[in-house]
Amino acid sequence: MAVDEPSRYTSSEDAARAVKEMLHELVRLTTLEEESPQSFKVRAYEKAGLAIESTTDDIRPLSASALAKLDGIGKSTAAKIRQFLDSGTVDKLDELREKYPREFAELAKIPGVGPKTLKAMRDKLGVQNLDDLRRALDEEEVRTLPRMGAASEAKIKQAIERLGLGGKDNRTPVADVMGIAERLVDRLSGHPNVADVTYCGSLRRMAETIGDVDITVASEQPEEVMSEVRKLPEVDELLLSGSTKTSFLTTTGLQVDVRVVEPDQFGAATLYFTGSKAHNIALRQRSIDRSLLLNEYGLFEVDDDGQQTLMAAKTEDEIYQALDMAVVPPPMREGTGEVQAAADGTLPDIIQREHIQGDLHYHTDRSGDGRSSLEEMVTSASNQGYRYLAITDHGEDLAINGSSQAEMEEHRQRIQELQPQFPKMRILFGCELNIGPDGGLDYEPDFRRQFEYTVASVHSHFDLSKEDQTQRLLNAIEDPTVNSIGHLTGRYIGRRPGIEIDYDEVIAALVANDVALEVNGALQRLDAASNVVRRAVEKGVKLVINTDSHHTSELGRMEYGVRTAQRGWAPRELVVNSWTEKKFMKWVQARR
DNA sequence: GCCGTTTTCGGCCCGACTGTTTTCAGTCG
Repeated sequence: MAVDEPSRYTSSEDAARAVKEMLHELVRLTTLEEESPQSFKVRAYEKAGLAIESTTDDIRPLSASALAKLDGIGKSTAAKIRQFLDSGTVDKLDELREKYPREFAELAKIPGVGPKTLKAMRDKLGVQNLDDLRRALDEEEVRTLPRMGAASEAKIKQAIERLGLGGKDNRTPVADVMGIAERLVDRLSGHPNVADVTYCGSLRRMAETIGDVDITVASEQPEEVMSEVRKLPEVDELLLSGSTKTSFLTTTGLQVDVRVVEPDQFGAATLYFTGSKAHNIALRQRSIDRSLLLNEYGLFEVDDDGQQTLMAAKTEDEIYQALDMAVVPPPMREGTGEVQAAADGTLPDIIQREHIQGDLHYHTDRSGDGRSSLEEMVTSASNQGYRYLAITDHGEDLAINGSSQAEMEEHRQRIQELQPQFPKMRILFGCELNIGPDGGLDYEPDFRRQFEYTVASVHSHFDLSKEDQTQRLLNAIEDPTVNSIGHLTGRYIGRRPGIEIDYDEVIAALVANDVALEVNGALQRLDAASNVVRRAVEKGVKLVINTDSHHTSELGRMEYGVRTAQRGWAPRELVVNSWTEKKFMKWVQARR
């Protein structure tokens, strides 16, 4: 690409996302080519994808040799990435696409059908697409392949039926999964044979979308637990069930995998099933370097005769310690440098739920969409042990849900009257200001200044240009009555994309104006997203983790917000609502 | 395809379940 030619990607995120998609396609097609997902080439491309994900540099201007310096990317993949950035194509990928057309490669999404089976189907039965496969199944040809029989045919048929709901790649927004996962854990934890139970997998890592629910159970009677699991009301279709593992589909098509281990192995099992795959591989590699064996049953010393001696298994913490490294919180286990950092002792002092001293985005029925009274909301916050709380009902610009100046003044009166009943918790008269299309805010500046704390957020005009969206946020951030920016993009995960903004500009403005970036714990939002949090943290942006509660039942969202912040490597010192009341108030008032 | 405190070759994480086999290959996580 000539130096003066504009990049085909409008931002570094665009470029990184496109490269990741390109590498993912390379993974899928190379799996077919090599006939194995364990192929070293496949794993190399997977690793390269993680390397792109973990770098915060703009990869667009990097030369092939600079790209090859990234950990996990070598000369060959670097050249492919460079060619892709320059021309939008990769020779190798074009060759593979020729060999494995989309409609054939799609067949690999069918659960139970792997690359070897696919190759046999194509070579021996001439299967090129889904229609061919249906025909081969109807004519009972698939059973003529090696290691295939009538049962395999039935399984594949059933899997194809389900494809409409979801193949292997289908992922569900975390908001649609957390409830059922927590309910399953509740049901099982009440069982007398269950010593302990937790959900693991991407849900525990607080990913935005979830492939399936992994539940790990500690029990001395695995058979009885499996029997219990098969009887759960959530089970719609049983996929497989052995002595220690059962998989089923719920009525919504969500897959749930339940594994039972000995109580003494619970830590090793939860570590293993929480993943991520990349994190596990890095931990195992570290084990091997120390002549140890790590699996879902524990960390073992292996002597020359192959005799295994248990070193740690009961808790995740003791396994990390035995590996001579810091404990990595689940949301950080993504294989993006955390294992190295934990080993080097450079893992930051990550924010934890128990550090949180207050909630600073909190509605009452003063807001049109609020459903609990001021008294109920304040009482429930006090029960959390909070030391301070900001009541932030909507400003007047939000036509249906907002409050006029007169209504706000009355609201302030009620808050002041309530305060003496809560001597241990400071209640701040606040507001959720609406950021208009041009960055304008509710009320006159003089009245806005009377709020003790504000969160300013976007609620409408989601389709403006990236430049306009960035500018409206900059205008709001620069306003001296704004303390924080709420749900940065306004997205609903899996349903509505957020506004497009220039993150570098917004992050720079947050730093310059000492305005905090909210991590909103509502599961449909989780906004700012963890990758944005990580970029903001690198620049020293202050954070505030909130529940955006509209009802007393929503206070538990704080946990999800904290986990999202952890996923963004947020250190405690940057989270303003982990500070003492004195320090926090000093920061708030410095803005006024 | 990547990598290096056994460094330019020779390794590369580990195990459950299924269906087909008579001891294991394929798939999945």
